[in-house]
Amino acid sequence: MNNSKKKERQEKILDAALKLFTERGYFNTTVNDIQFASKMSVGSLYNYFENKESIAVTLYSNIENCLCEALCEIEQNHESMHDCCFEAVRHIFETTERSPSSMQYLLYTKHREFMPVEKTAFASMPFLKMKSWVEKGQENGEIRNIEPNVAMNAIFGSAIRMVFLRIDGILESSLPDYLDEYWECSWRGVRTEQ
Amino acid sequence: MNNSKKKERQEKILDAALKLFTERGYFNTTVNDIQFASKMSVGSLYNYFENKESIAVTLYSNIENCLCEALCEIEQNHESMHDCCFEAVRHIFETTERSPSSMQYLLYTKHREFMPVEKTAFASMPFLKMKSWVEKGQENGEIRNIEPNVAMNAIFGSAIRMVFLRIDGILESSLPDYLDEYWECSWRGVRTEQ
DNA sequence: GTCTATATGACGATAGAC
DNA sequence: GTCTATCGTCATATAGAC
Repeated sequence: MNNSKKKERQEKILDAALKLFTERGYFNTTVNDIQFASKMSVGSLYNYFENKESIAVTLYSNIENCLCEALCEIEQNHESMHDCCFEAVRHIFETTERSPSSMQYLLYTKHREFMPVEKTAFASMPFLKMKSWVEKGQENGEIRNIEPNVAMNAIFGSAIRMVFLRIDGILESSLPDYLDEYWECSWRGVRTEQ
Repeated sequence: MNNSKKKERQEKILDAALKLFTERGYFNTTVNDIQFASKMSVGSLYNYFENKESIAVTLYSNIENCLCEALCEIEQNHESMHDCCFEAVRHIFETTERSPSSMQYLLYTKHREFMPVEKTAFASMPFLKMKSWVEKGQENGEIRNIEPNVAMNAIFGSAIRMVFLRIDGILESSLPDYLDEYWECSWRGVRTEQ
């Protein structure tokens, strides 16, 4: 089988799994569910992935990489740490609307319960990049000199909570509609006095 | 068997279950684990609870009630909405140190995956009370006139993220140590201009 | 590579003696 | 009320034909 056909079938499995994992949770999704949703037999499925867990791992790593790339691009195109952080939140909000399952799976899932993750989400690459921005922002005087984790949390932690609110249907408008008000709140909290 | 003895054994089961559910997750905890940890036989366990799920439900409702009572007491003893919100965050931070499993189970768990919850955590009593404080604070001019969910999120959403950071071992000091800095950040974001 | 049929094992829950 | 032994079910994963 040619390589693109193979990739295509893998994608089909991953898409089905993502949908099911976010809708019902990992443990409430059986391999049979995934097989059925991706219109494939169990045997085939196990030809593409070693086991159920490895589907979950691949999925996570794909989504995390996407976010990483987006953050790197933001970093290259923006000078101030304020702008980097703002654009990152914008990206998260927009991605949540475009692909809710991805963001839900990345942010809202307790991966440790079914994946062998050596590090928590807080030690992942995207998290560390964001943290480096905050610390750089403190060094260059954009952000007040408080405990970095607290600043970090004020900027991105509550952004993630906004994603939860949206996923759970509490926020009726699309997330980008709240972006400016959200940012105003967060930034007031951490910026240096003017 | 007298009533207090019965209560005592029930508590023993609930304690064991809480510990296991938070350490490994609901689905990675078997009824046998609970039975073993509470030094009781399976048969006995099923005499106290209908099934595994009902243990989880009882647990949740107990913890939620504790928080509700604490919030009510805070409401009675504080005039301004600023003070109510601040004391609520303090309470959450302190409780996280005193009883991490409770807070983890209440805030960090995806109950919908294993419980028949009609409402999300965001429609629960504690959440609604906090929201009412924020709205009242907006009416009386303590809090800026922004979308209530955004204000709500700036005050309590990021407090909950702080709890996550602590539970995941990112914050090395005890949560109350961060309280003042945390609050300064959050309140700056939502307070009316002075 | 893909399929169907099945082995294997674990879990939740119950039966029935004491 | 408490226990041990066991049942029924279902999920993951594999075997083996095509």
